[in-house]
Amino acid sequence: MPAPEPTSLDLPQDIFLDIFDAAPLRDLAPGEVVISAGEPADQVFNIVSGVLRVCRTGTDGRRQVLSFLFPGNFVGLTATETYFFSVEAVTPARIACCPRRLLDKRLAADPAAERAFLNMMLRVVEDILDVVYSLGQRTASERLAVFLLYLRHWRRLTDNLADDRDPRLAEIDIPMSREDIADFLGLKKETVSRSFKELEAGRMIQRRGKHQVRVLDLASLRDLAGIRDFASPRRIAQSL
Amino acid sequence: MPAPEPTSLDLPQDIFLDIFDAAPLRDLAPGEVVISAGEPADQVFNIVSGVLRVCRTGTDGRRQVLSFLFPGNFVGLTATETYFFSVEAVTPARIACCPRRLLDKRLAADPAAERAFLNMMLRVVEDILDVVYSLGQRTASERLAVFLLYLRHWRRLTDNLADDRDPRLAEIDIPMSREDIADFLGLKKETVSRSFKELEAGRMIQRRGKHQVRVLDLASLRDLAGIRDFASPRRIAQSL
DNA sequence: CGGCAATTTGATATCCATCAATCGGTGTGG
DNA sequence: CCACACCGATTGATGGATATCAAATTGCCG
Repeated sequence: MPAPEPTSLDLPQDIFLDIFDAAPLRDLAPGEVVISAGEPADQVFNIVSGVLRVCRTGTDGRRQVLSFLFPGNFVGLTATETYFFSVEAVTPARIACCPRRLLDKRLAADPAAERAFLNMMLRVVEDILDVVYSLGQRTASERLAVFLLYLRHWRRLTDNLADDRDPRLAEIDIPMSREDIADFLGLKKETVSRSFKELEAGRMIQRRGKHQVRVLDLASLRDLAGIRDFASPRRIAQSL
Repeated sequence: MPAPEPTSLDLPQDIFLDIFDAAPLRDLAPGEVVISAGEPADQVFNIVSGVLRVCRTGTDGRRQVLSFLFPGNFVGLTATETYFFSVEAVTPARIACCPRRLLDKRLAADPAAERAFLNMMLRVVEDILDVVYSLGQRTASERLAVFLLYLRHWRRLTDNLADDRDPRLAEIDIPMSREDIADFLGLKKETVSRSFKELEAGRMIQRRGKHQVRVLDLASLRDLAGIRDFASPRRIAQSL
C-alpha cells in the first residue's frame, strides 16, 4: 500500500484573528493567571507562544482542566457577562490581548470574519465532544494515549511538520505536570504515573525524563486511543 | 450537536430558527433514527416536540450520549462534511427538517441571525463544559442529581413555568431509559439505579414508577449537585 | 392474566483513589 | 565540587466506588 502524500497542514483561515495584529502583548511566567473565574469578561486573547490551561475549580476544591491552549488558540469569549473559568500559564508564554468589543466590532463589520469565527466554534465543540467521549467511556491508559496523541498533534501544528512520519514527531514534549494531566483526564496524578508505566510496559512509549516521551509504536498507541472513533480526524486528516 | 437553550423565560430569541417556519415536519417513533454518524451533513433540525438523544458509538460498542434534545433545540450543523454523531428519538417526537444551505443562506444574509446563532453556540459550549466537569470530577450520585435538575430545568422551559417553586416542578418526568441515563453520565445502568436509591435514602427524591420522581428536598438536591459550580446558572438564573 | 423487557437488587471483581514511603532531579550553599 | 534539601514523580499497600455477573422483581402490553 502506497504511503500517503505528506498532507499540507494549512490551518483553517481564522481571519478574525487579525484583531490581534496590533494588540499589546503580555509575557507570562509559569503559573501566572490571565483570567480568574467571576471577572467581567471584557477581554479576549490569542496565544502567541507557550502553553496555558483553562480550569474550572469547584467550591470544594475539585479542579477540572477544561482545555490546554497552544500557539494560535483563541480564548475569552463567553455568552455571559463574566468568565466562568480561569486561565493560567503552564509554561512561560506570550499572549496578545484585545478588548472584547473590538472582536464584536470586527465580527459585526465583516460577515466573512463572523463566518470564520463560527467555524472555529464548531471545531471547538467537536473537540470538546471528543473529550466528553473520553471522560465518559475510556479507561485511564486509553485516556493517556489519547492525550499523548493530542500533544503530538499540537507539536506537529506549531512546528508545522507536514509529514506525519517526520522523525521529530517521535519525541513528544509534555510541558504540564502530572497533576495538570490528571485534572484534564479526570484521574489522579498517581494513576497518570501508573498509566505511563503501563504504556511503557506495552512498549508503545519510552519515558525520557518527566517532560518527554519517545513513541515506539505509534500504530498501537493510536489503536489503544481508538482514534478512529474521533471527530477530529475528519477535519485534521492523519494528524492524530 | 448538543442542546442550545431556547429561551422562553427571558433571553433574546434565536431568530435564525425562523428557517423552520415553513419546513416540513417529520414524526418519529421511539428509537427511530434521524441522523446516522458518517452520513453527509446536509440537513439541520429543530425539535418541535418529544425528546431525542445525540450519541457517539465507538467501534467496540461503547456508547456516549452526548446530549438529549428537547423542544426548541437545534441540531445538525458540523464543521465537517459528514455527521460524527447519531441522533435518535427517545420518545415519540416531531421535528422540523431544513436543508443546511438554507441555514447557510439565512446566516449569510442577516448579521443579526448570524449573531444569534453564534450566541447559541457559545451557550452550547458552556453547557458541554458543565458536562465535562461532571464527568471528570463528580461521583455517581452527584451526576444523577445534576441530571435530575437538568430534566427539571427543561420541564420548566417547555411548560413555560416562570415560578421556580411552581408545585408542578416537584414532579420530574424521566422520559429516557436507565441505560440512556447511564451512557449520558458515564456510568452503568445498575449504578444509575443504585444512585436513585441513594438519593431516595437521603430523602431528596421519591421514586414514582420508572419514569417519574418527586422532589422532596430541592435545596439538598441542588447542594449535592453543586449547582453553584455551574456556568449555566449565570445565564438561566435560578433555573436549575 | 401471562409474558417479556426494563429495572432493581445482590454478590463479587476490577479499576482507580487514597495514603504512605521512596526516588530522582534541580538548585543552593558550604 | 559535593552534600543536602526540596518538590514533583514514582512506587507500594490498601481501601472504596463503580463495573460486572447473576438473580429477583416490577410493570407494562398484549
